[in-house]
Amino acid sequence: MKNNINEPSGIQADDCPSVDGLRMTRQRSEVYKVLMDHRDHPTAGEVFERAKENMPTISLATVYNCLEALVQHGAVRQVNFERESSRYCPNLTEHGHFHDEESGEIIDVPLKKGAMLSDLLELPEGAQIDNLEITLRGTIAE
Amino acid sequence: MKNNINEPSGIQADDCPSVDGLRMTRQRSEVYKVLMDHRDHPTAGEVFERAKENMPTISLATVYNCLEALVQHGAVRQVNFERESSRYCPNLTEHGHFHDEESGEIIDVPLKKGAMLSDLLELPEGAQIDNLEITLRGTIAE
DNA sequence: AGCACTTTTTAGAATAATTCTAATTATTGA
DNA sequence: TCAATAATTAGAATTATTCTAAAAAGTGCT
Ligand SMILES: [Mn+2]
Ligand SMILES: [Mn+2]
Ligand SMILES: [Zn+2]
Ligand SMILES: [Zn+2]
Repeated sequence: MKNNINEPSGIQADDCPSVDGLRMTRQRSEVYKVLMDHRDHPTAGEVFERAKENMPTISLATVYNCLEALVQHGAVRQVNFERESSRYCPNLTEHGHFHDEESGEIIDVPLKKGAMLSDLLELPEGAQIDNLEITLRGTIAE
Repeated sequence: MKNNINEPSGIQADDCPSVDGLRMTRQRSEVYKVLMDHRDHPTAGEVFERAKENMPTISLATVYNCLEALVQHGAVRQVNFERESSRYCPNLTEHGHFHDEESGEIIDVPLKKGAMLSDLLELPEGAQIDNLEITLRGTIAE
């Protein structure tokens, strides 16, 4: 029997990352797979559309629930551009996001290895940073 | 007569910054003054509440309209934290925002003079940055 | 000032992303 | 197998924001 405590019946291991303390249901796996497969930054609605291809019965509420669970367990990141719908990102390395206004594409912008945030910013005395979000908008010279 | 072409009757000069090409109405002045006076980062609803103290007839729609006009003309900045209501900031210097999770306060975080964004980020080849948003969440050691 | 024209304000309706509710289904662990 | 817990679901509710259309205000003539 290949199923273990983290793998409910019928789920393959590669659909089923063992996220610390998060029960990996079929729906959560499917949502996670959608993000891993495309590696772009879809909205909840887009995740829903893609998930329905493999799992026609999944609901939008469940997609929201799964995304929230994955975000809370650090398996996925939530990305916001201004007031637009939230987008979701499977890239867990420290990075910001560049929104190309011409193509509409969202490009991951890695933080340079070893760079200090305090070289760029006059941080408040004693500040302890729990979360950093860097968002860029612009164009790319052709 | 002290009124000039940019100062409709009854408005004092200091309520009435001459924002390039933006007609400075009583409502826009009031909204702008609310932001300049408190220098925190209120939501549209909070601006509405404060504006009503001086101008009881102003409407929420107008507050939204004024804020949009001021943002579009660069007199004020719009700041977003995750999915919360937009906040508005009268500080036009380049800065990010630190949200102190304990006090709830939002603190301006100046960009260090002369610091290069490309020292921190692996920017896409040929990227031209039109807009940069830096958002931090955390606590301040007591 | 009087008049046409444009812009702004306003109250209230509409929108849309997200969250909530409550019922059903699935999973766990004894 | 069975009770307890957790997840999923459809649809309703929420809420920040935008839209609509009518009234008011401002502008630039003459
Ligand atoms: Mn876009
Ligand atoms: Mn807070
Ligand atoms: Zn990303
Ligand atoms: Zn600010």
